[in-house]
Amino acid sequence: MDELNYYERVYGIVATVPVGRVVTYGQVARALGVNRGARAVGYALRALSDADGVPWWRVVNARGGISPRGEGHGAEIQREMLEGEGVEFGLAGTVDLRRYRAEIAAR
DNA sequence: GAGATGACGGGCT
DNA sequence: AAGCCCGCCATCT
Repeated sequence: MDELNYYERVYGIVATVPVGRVVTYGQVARALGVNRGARAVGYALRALSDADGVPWWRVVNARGGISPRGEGHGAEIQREMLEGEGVEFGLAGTVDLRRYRAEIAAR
């Protein structure tokens, strides 16, 4: 049950991200109290289901870019979703974190 | 229970 | 500036 609890914790954080804003994996990890757990956050999102209602597409890496995944075109979909919310991507395929990064509270 | 994996991050070459 | 390597964390095999 603890494992499911961890996922739930990550989802809870991601759910607080407003529309048109993004957060980094490391940021979410910090909110959980795990300063170096960015990787684990990515793992949690990997197991996320489409029907969970969690805005996973608002989570990007420290550079403001979308991390490539093994299978599926989720990365492309993520970009489309963000652009649909008004988030603009630079030429490098990254967003300006100074402008779109949302501040999240610890859980 | 031990070793390998990965939607990351930071540091070094 | 770009790329490579090592370290962290929770989960999977």
